Amino acid sequence: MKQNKTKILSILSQLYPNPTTELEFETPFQLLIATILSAQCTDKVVNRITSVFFCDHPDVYSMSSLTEEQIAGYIKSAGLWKTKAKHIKMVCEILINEHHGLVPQTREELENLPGVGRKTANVVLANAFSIPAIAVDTHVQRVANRLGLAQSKTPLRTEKQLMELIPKHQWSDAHHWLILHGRRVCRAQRPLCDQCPLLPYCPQNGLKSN
DNA sequence: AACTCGGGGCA
DNA sequence: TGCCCAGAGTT
Repeated sequence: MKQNKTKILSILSQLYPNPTTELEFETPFQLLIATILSAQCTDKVVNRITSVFFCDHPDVYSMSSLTEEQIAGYIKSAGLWKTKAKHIKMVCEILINEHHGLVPQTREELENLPGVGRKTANVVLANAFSIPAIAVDTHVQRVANRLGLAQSKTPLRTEKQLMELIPKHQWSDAHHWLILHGRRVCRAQRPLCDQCPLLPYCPQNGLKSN
């Protein structure tokens, strides 16, 4: 069992040797805003929005000069834009008033920002500040459970099980492995099992022993 | 734990 | 058209 999981992680690390998300930005602030925008929304849409939004308003002080309606104008092609515009406006004000215009570097402070939950906080910690964290989104949740790396219905428990299984220095990488594999192969619908290098080790495919 | 928010992408 | 999507907040 344990052997199997180790083998799966080893193969994943070879499949995705230099894992990066498509959401990479110049500053922690831009990453934070982009990640807030990405909730229930594809990265294509987020990238299209931020390429214009961040060009006009690259930092927290510039963005905080906008009204909620002006922010909404930039992000209207994202779902949930009304709520997100409100959250982004509030986040800018909180960062300036309570964090000297900087993005905080603790999970507690990040999760206190409106629109920032466990997943977004972990993304920022890992990708902006190189603080080890495993952000569990729907891809990670699905793939980790299919592969038997976790047995959990809730993201938080999945995160804890993965942290227990995986060495800390690989946490951020593992997050990317599972996301990339979830998008390219282990898709939600009609997964490409016949193309999956993990097939021999996947509990879903009836491997009984080893 | 279940429900709501929401427009875009894709078959 | 219909179905799903790199979640968070509220009840």
